[in-house]
Amino acid sequence: MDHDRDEAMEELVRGRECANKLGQVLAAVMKNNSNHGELAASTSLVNNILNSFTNTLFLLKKHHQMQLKRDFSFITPTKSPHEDTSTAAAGRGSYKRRKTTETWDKISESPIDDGHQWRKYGQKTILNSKYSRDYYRCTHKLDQRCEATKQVQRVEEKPASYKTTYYGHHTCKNTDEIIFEPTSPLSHTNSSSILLSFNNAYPTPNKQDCPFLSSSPSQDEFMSSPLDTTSTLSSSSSSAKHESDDHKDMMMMMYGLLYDSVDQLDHHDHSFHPFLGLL
DNA sequence: TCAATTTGACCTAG
DNA sequence: CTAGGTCAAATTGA
Repeated sequence: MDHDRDEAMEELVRGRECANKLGQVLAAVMKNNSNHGELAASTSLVNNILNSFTNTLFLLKKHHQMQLKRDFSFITPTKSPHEDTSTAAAGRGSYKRRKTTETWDKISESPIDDGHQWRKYGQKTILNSKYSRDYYRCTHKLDQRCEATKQVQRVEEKPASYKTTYYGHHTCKNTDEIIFEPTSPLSHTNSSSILLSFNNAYPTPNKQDCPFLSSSPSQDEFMSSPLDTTSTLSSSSSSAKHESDDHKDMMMMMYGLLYDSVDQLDHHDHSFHPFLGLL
């Protein structure tokens, strides 16, 4: 058990290293417009990434099936079409969240742009906490009955860190933020076509979130790469915005790929390398 | 004009 | 009663 777990951790580290390298390569591709050598390198790296993460999840699942079911149930939801006992009769629904709701946390240097559209609906000062807590729900709660919510709270001042807690899953079907449109006014049409081909090869399932990527409590130990330090997302200055957005878009693509690899793993439990040779 | 945010009121679990 | 999660009227801003 411990041996497999160590293996899994090594795979995770390798995958992350590849992802970082891929980020650098793709960033170069985006700037140089076209370079076949770099393209080939990025393709190979994507293969490595997929294999590493797939193997990791296989190992984890093999020996920690029950635990995984709990921790990663948002990936393979045990969709018990539970009759909703709490809100059925409530004209003004329960103000307290049901304990059965799935949650997962993420600590980050900046408020997370996770590709979903959120709408702030509340803010509270928290006892013994220096900072207030913001409450967000999915923008499509009304038009698509998407029940996903999240809470964001700043937890540290010095190395600014924010804790984001997600509740529930997105049931909305809004992929505009993740998938590039062919007609989008991107100056680097070459790079956008690469991303499009990835998305076509692995169509994103209706749940677009990939929270397990961010749920590792020891994540920061493996994240000291330039990829991280440059992707300061929303709060970056206008001059650095373009490069920052490029990184963000790439991370969105990685989220989608990773999500699909897990999805495949779940449905084809015995295919150890479900993506080998596909790219 | 209308959607998003702000913010005090409202509501419930503990 | 308190803390914190949610509502919704008022405000903001594109």
